[in-house]
Amino acid sequence: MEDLDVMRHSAAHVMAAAVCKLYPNVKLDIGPSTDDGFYYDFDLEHRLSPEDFPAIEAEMERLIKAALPFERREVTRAEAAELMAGQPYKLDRLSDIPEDETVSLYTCGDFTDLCRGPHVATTADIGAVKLTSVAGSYYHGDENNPMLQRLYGMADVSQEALDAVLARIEEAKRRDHRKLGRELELFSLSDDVGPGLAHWHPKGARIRVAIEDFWRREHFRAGYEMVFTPHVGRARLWEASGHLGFYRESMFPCMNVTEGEGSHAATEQYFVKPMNCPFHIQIYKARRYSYRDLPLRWAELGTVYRYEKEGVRHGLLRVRGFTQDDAHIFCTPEQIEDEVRATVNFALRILRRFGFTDITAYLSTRPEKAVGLPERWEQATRSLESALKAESIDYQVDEGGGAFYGPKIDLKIKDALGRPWQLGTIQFDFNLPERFNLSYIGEDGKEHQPYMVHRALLGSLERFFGILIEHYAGAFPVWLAPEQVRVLPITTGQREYARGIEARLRELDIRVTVDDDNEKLGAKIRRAQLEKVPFMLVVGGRDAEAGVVSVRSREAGDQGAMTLEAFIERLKAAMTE
RNA sequence: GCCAACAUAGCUCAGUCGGUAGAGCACUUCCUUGGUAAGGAAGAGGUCGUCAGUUCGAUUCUGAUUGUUGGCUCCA
Repeated sequence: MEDLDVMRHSAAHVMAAAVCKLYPNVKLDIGPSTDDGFYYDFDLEHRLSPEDFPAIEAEMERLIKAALPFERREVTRAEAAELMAGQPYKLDRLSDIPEDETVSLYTCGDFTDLCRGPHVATTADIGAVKLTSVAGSYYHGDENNPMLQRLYGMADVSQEALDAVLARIEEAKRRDHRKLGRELELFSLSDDVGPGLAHWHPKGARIRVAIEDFWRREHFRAGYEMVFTPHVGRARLWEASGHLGFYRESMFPCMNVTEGEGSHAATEQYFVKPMNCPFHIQIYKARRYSYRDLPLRWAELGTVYRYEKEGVRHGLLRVRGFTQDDAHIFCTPEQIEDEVRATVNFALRILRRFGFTDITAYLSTRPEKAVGLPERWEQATRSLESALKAESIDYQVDEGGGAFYGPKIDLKIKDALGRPWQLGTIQFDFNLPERFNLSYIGEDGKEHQPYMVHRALLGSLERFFGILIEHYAGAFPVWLAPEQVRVLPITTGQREYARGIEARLRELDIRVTVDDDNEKLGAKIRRAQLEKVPFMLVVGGRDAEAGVVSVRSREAGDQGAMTLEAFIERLKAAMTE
């Protein structure tokens, strides 16, 4: 355990001591350290709220100033049980400690807690602390257990260090995609439409189109074909795929569609799709394939709907309707190694284009309950692992962590603030080819079952967009910026000149607008800066006269005057960054 | 689904110890023709999330509900 973690854990004890002192009948659970602080779970009658924080913090300060020593004592189970009488969670935790482990207690002042330790020598070694929030949490994280109150705090070696962490949290708040999404008019969610259903506004849609254009072009280059499939399908499709059996609670309820009238009326159930795979499989089944036709790589920006439980939605990062950048690869056993390797390589290339260079992978292998032939599992897992090695990506293996229908790789990136996000996934599926009885004709003239690989690189466009907004803090690179260039005429006299520049740039598919509002230049610049437009072209009388534009960059400020053609060259160069 | 907090103008927020509300920004109009992050003036804009209850009267108190936020669980 790191020193900092020890200190934070000790701070949790101090907080528990303070809470016990301030409130009656506190039942304690546990209080570990976290990434930047600690928490402690309590069961007490009083409902803790942020209003209580100052009193608890004051008591903690008092205990810290008192420089109370942490004293360790090793006891027998019986002694511990006796000391923890009246503390049901502690007693339960005690019984969870393995027989061969020593039971230890830590006492600090008049507060004693069952704890493995270690702790700092005295409370004086605890630096700066601050309580941050209170939230409910189930005992043992199980929703069938009682709900405890979890009190979160932050702790660091000094006030300066704590302030630095607080500043990072402020920075994350500043970048919050929900805030920027509204300010930059990128997207919105509407109560009237429904929770978790995103609307892409014109500026957000410009970015989405840029992402999609790039995505499609790269897919065609990499040998994929595009497909489009319906949004709803009959119950029997979802029964065949197994979704109604295993996934129904994550699906929107069915639509009853009645065809015919009177005694001929028949009602059919339809479901809106939570996944695209059954539809891609229908395309596969529409004809017979030979091994010569494989591999087939079919991609679709497929919009799916999942009935997420309440309380899990979060801006664009967790929604109920989203567009997966989906693809399914059907291939022969001989092709699988090359396909997986190409897919991993492709995924990395796509992610790097968005400025994500810190990429790690998680390989999940066969769980105990699984479908599919063991030798297929072996070959699939081997191909995934060798692809990761070939690309020299850092990866961890989650033994037995795969889905029942196949092994997979999850790709995780770190954003500009160092926060991890899971994006892509490359997932084998041994279940659907079996359920839908997929086959191809091999060299031997007999039917064989193809390998099916499901993959998404960005995950969902909504979630990916949310991550991108935070990654770039809303200041999108030129190739993605919804508005790449804004022309700022200084007076109404340069209106026509500005319109001419706009027309010329638009011909080149550059996203450009003119700000000919009745405002001073300073105000127009301020507005463009706040809207994070990468390039501003200031055109006054002097520029119009000389046939040039005065370029201002979002990051570097005034770049001086140049011809429009020179600026276009510069813009094109900036587009590849 | 569970715990807690919150919901007032497009946005950020005041406010009303119960007598139907206000600021800044944004918006509209007018004046100003200004050279690298806010020129001036006037105007318009709100069933105070929704539905009940208490009350002479509810945006304010109570309850329910919806949504949001922070967690637990789950996940692209």
